[in-house]
Amino acid sequence: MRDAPPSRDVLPLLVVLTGPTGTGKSALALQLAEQLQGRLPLEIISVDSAQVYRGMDIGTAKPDAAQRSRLPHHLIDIRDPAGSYSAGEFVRDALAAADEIRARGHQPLLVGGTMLYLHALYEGLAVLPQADAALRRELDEQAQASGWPALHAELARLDPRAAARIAPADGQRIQRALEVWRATGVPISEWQRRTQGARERYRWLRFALLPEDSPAGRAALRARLSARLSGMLAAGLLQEVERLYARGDLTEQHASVRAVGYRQLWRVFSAGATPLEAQQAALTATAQLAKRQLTWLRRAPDLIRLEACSVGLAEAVGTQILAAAGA
RNA sequence: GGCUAGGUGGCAGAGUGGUCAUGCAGCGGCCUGCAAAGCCGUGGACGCCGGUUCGAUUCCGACCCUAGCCU
Repeated sequence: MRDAPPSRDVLPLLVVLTGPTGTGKSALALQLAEQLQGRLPLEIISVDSAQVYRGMDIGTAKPDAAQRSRLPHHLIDIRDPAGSYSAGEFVRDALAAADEIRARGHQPLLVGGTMLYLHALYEGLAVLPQADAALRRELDEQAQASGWPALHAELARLDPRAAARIAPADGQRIQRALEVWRATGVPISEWQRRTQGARERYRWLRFALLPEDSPAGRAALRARLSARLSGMLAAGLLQEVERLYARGDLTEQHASVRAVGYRQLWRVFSAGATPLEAQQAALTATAQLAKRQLTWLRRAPDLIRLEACSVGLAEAVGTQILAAAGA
């Protein structure tokens, strides 16, 4: 489906709009779509590991039905909360969606703050086997019995290169490395030698919405996050979490339940936390998420940095997109 | 006014006559299929004044403050 383009100038354009949570990415995307209407019809590809889950609407700040009917959104509501999604699947799905959108003569706009997904898409991911539930269960049991440091030691024997890069307590990565070894008999570090990214196959316009990098800027972001969380609660977030809890088949082991906000409010039902405690914990978790996203963004290459919440953003960004697309 | 208990870093909370509590938050970072995840690193304190001591957050005294009880 993705045919090799004849020359560099004709490489298809991919526009990215990212930034930490609560900086107004979605709102800006909607403004852009409106502004470019008629000239360059946009379609959104969500870059968001939580919005993929159905029934998790309020807490993920998912665009509502009205917004989605006006502006097509992709990769939202594609999983049940009991399921899982991954960076590899995202790369495949996002590229497929981009091709479809372009085939319609529309412009893909990737919007979201899941930095690993963006990184995987741009810089590439090694061709690795997918997660294997049975192997993971087996490894979890071993970790339970002997601890991750012991499995890290095992990894050090099988794949010293990988072990050197992974902390002895980093269960998630140790598990993945051993999983790949057991599934393929080839060290993950060997697989990771060569990666294939989409970086060279497209022209990119990568915008990042950033809060002012100062104590004041951080305080402002936190205040916005706090207000947004209060709004979510007022809009029924606790009830949304209760609905998930009431299903009875979800646990804190599920990626969906570990999402910021959901994990903390979950404890109101599972552990008798008070709503106020949960709210405070959720706010903290959200701020920590923003911080981690900022850490990615400090290093990310080829970013056009925009000041979050500044005026005239949509016009400025829209102009740049048009210029790039028109060329 | 008296008695008792207590005052430890932003918060919680141990402890000791002379290296380090710890947890949370904060701050910095890492990141190849759970990433809104997972992990690593890190500054900062002993209410105040005096005494004892080679040395006091720790022992002694006064004072201040807090909580409870009593009058």
